[in-house]
Amino acid sequence: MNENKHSKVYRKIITDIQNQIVSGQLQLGDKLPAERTLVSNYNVSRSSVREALRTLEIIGIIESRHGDGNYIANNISDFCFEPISLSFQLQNGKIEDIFELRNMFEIRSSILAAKNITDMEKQELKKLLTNFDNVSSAESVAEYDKKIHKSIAKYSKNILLITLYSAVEKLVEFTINYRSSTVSMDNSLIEIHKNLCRAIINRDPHAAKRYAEEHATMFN
Amino acid sequence: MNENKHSKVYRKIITDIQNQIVSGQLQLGDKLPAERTLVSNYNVSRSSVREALRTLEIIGIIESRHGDGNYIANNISDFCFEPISLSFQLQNGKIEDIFELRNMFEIRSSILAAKNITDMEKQELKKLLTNFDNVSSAESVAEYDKKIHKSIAKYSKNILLITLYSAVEKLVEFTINYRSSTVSMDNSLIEIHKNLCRAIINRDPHAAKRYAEEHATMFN
DNA sequence: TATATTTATTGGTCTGACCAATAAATATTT
DNA sequence: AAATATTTATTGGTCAGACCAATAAATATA
Repeated sequence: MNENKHSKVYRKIITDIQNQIVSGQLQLGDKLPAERTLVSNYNVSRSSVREALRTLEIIGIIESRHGDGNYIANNISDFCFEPISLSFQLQNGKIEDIFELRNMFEIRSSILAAKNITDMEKQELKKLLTNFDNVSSAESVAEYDKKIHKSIAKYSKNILLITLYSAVEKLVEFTINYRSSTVSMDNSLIEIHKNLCRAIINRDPHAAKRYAEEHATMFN
Repeated sequence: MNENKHSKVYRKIITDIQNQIVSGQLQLGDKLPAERTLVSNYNVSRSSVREALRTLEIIGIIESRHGDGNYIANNISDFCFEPISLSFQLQNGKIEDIFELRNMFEIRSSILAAKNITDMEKQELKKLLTNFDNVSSAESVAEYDKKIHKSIAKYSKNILLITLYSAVEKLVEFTINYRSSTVSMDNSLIEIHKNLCRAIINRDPHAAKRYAEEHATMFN
């Protein structure tokens, strides 16, 4: 009974800070008490406090700013990237694996978005669509593509999907060079994006799935 | 230029150990040098060494055994569970989100397995199938179900999928109570499993997809 | 009022100490 | 000789206190 998760001091601190976030005592962007304050609060050594903070940092939950303080991260969607990236490298994953997962996430999030999108989000998506034609350069087109799919993922309302998709998307960025991508944003691709967005706006999961799958085939 | 990832000592150590694993100098299950040895190897303090080890531990890359040593983890597929679980809780994710993701992974891995399964793995899967009928109790049936889908994920050969599916599966375990699950392993469910496995063995991705989707609907 | 300087606070790192768990070596018992 | 109990060295876990380095707030200066 000694393999207790909480038998180690730094574990307790991690759990406690985590609970404070879950319970709302600590909001996103909030500044944590200074390390030396935590030391006296928890009645532990600074080593233990820092070991806890480090793990929270690498997971992406907090951000340490030298001379300033430790902050609860704002971009909560960046969670898990580092561990996933590490894991992927350590297991010698293939680049195709990443794209496969990305496609899977984009298709599923399109379906879910078509089911769960709110009226306000519809307006947002429409606005994104109208701005589409103003994009010209290859880079900004890629950025735009990313923006749309990120929004769609958000509309899915599935926290886990959003988190993992975000991590995978970041993996793509760190693994390949977007600029050297051979995929050009030609008319057919633009058309698919528009169709996909319209399907979501019309709350048509079936059509959304079809267009998302069509979209996916263009990246294979 | 000071936001350098490697400007902090513990970052360097993490990266170095990571590289040693990637390069094969450190194998799974290997014992790391003692902390005090690492201190003299890297010419840093024990605090820094330990901060690095802690992050590697929480990610799941190493395992610390008091009085014994630090070991490279064996069950590499358990990577990322902790961060993902934390992230999920912190964002107040819904349980349905987890099931949705699990279904998505199981469908996709079925398709990929049907494409990428090897002859040796076919034998393995066949063997799993023949053992199917010997399972009786609800618990062991649930375990069996898990085993099959884990194998299928493995056959997909997609490292990222395997890793993330494993994490999601573990999330399911920690979130719900299998025993209280209302899903009984009745004949129709067994039939679907058999069909699914046969489709994979026959290298029929289309059929595999159909059965996997059918299987997914039974858990909604 | 705007800018430069100082100061206090805070994170980053180091040293060295002691406790606690474990495995290996040793002594004891059977 | 083999099994068991005990001791010992090694190793991770925690603590205390010190100093460096970056930052922000307070203060002084232009």
